[in-house]
Amino acid sequence: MTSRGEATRERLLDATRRVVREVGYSRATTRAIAHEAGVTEGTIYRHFPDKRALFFAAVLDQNAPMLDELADMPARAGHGTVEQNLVWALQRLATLRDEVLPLELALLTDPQMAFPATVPLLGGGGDGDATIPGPPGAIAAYLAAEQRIGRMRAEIDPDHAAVVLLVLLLGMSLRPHPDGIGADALAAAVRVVVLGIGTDTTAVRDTHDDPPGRH
Amino acid sequence: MTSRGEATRERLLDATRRVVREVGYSRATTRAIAHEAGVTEGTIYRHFPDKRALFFAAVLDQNAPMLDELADMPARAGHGTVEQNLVWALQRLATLRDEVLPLELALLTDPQMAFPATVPLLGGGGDGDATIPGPPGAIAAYLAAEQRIGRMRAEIDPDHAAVVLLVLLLGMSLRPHPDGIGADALAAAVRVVVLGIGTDTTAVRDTHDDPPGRH
Amino acid sequence: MTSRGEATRERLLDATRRVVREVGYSRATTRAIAHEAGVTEGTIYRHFPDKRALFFAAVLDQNAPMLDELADMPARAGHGTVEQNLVWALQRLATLRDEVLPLELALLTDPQMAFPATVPLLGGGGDGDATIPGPPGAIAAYLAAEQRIGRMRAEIDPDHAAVVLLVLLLGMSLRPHPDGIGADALAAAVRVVVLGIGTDTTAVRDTHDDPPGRH
Amino acid sequence: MTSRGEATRERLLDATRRVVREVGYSRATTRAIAHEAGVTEGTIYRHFPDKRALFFAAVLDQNAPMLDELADMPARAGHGTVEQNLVWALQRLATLRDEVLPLELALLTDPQMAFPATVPLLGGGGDGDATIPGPPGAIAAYLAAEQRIGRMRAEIDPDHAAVVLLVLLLGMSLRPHPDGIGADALAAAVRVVVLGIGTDTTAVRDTHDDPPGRH
DNA sequence: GATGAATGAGATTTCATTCAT
DNA sequence: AATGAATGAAATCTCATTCAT
Repeated sequence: MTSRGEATRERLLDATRRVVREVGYSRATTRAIAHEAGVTEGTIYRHFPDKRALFFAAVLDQNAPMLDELADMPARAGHGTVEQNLVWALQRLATLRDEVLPLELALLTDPQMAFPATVPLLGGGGDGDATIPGPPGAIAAYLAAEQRIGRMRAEIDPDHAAVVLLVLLLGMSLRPHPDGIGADALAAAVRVVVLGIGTDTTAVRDTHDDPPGRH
Repeated sequence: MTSRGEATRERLLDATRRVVREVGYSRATTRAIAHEAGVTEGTIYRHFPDKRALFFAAVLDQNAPMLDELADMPARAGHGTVEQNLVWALQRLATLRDEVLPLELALLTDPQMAFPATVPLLGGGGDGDATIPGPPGAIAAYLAAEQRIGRMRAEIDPDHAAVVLLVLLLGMSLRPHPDGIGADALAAAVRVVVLGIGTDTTAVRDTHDDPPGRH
Repeated sequence: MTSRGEATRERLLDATRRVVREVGYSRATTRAIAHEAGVTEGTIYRHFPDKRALFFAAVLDQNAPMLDELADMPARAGHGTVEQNLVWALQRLATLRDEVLPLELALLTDPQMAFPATVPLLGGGGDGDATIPGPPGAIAAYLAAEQRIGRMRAEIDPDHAAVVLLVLLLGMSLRPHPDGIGADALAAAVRVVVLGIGTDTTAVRDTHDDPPGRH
Repeated sequence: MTSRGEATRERLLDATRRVVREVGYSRATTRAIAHEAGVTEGTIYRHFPDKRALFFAAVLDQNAPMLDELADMPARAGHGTVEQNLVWALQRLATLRDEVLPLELALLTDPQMAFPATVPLLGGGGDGDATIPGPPGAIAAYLAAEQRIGRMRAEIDPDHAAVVLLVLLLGMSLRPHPDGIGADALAAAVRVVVLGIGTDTTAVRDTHDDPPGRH
């Protein structure tokens, strides 16, 4: 692949995300995407076998950096409050997500497109402790770490809690919102969950900054 | 409208939901719907001005009974456990929702279709106590009632908690699932939230069935 | 035919002319016409075998009174000026014509509809003197009479002149005009022709009303 | 635009005129036109945004040479007889017109298509002397020139006379005629008008060929 | 005599994809 | 590697007409 070809490929992926965000999935035609990318329709088929592949690539390409960032989550266990950490992670996800959500939803909803593994928000999964790919895994690993040091109720399944949080994020993305998800709304929603999984009813203390005086 | 016309209209609405569920929104063509309903395409346009109207009607029509049922939620305050009541409500919603979710999502996602008010799952809203239309209102009113009798933390906003629950449901519906949302998964998710909003960390007692031992 | 049926038939013819005038020929659907007439589409087919027949009837029905009126034209020969008489006749035609012109044009233009005899403005024709049906005949007969009493050049063919006048009217109807043909424009056009067919270059004298002595 | 594309475009315009002439405006479907042009329907939309644009282009494209030719009319003033010149001009128009008349009429008649400025036969207009675009302008300019050299009555408005002539042509085109407008009929009609606008009752002499013997 | 429902053929337009250059 | 033209299948919607009631 020459650098010119590489650049064209990137322009196509960018254009795809931009067009889907602006006019919606069903009106994101190859013509519109090619026009936005400044190439002709035929060019698309030199870089991708079909439209489906272009859309998948546009999602995966965008999600990659997000996944890398979240992989460090478990290391945060014990630092700051659980709430702070989770709000940070979910807001991070929310930002990146805004780029590709309509596309993901379309892929998720369309039985013919259906290829859920493409959508890492819900993909992956976790064995609790192991750091595995995908947001559910990263967050589950983080929660398991918190649980081990006593900042999360023992009877709650970390995998499960991770799914609840991510699904909450996904659901909130769907509420009609003018410019992305409101940070406050997300924070408040997270707080409810944190209260549910935390070890006491007031707040979840910071293990490191505060001297331990628990249980 | 003759009874024959009425019957055709219903068959069209049924067919619309069925087709969208089976082949997805973007492949739910007028041709497929007409075929499924056993009529010709032209007939659709005797009953609905356009495809959009057909889709809206298919959602609204299906949601009506659900909304009626949920309107009684507040009366349940104080009976059973909060968790039981919420699980019941959300499972109720989940069942009916399965019929129309893909359609609702499409309507929500498609900028051309966009008419979010049509989707009652997220519509409505609540003033806490007043019984207002839409699931958010019904659940918020129920939670406000529970809060008043001390079965929900005072510092949590009932409206907010209602949205969290519904958005959770919506998000879970999006996870790839073969036959509707697993009841267990939903119950577990609700439990996390209930722990978060409840007054103690173990469980939320039943006011009526159990002898009162509270303050 | 009962009087109720007769009334319906008339309402349909009226509605047809109204609809064609308002929305144009190609959008004058059976549905629109039935709606305008206050009946349902099926009713049309009780009164007319098909749409074509309805349109023809709508034209013929409207043209009948016009033809009757013009039949008296020859009697006007020698009264008033030729110009006055012709302007009067053409303005009369123009008025009635406005009702059906778009319909006539459509019938005239459409090779499938084509049934030019239906359009009396150009139909008929004349043998000069004989009073025959249709505007061309009436006007030709009138001109022949004027010619005989010396108010029209001998070398001009009355039939021909009649066609010129009517075709002029038809052509003027086609110029974009907000509210019917302007009376002045029509009068001026007629004057040019009258000068061409008259016996002198200044004006055409009135044989009866004015005492002869001018020129 | 490649030469292949250019050729296709021309074939489409040709096909449009041919189809409209043969089957009439309302049956001139995109399918029929594409078939006649030997391409598929989709190809039409690569060259024209919609059917309307195709029709307009088909008219304008054909009218261009005619307009150029008529622009020279004023130079003919004083040469040959007025009658000869006008008959020549109108027959010229009639010939070219036969190609597009049904289309023009449809455009003129159809309120949806309506864009009268597209139809140059009636478009333009004139300030008498100035050579301005459109047949009315060209003919008016010619008549004004003749008027100046005394071959047309002073009291007649050249603009008006031009409109009369063109409208006459338009009207004659509408008479049912197997193969274009009969040359004789047109000539005879023109003669009536020429007599009306000319300076004497016998004929209009040639200024150049004949030695001037006029007063 | 009239209604309302349904039909089925067809119209315009869109769009992913292929191909010659 | 990219272009621009063309394709052909399909989608939404329209409409004259028929039919049972």
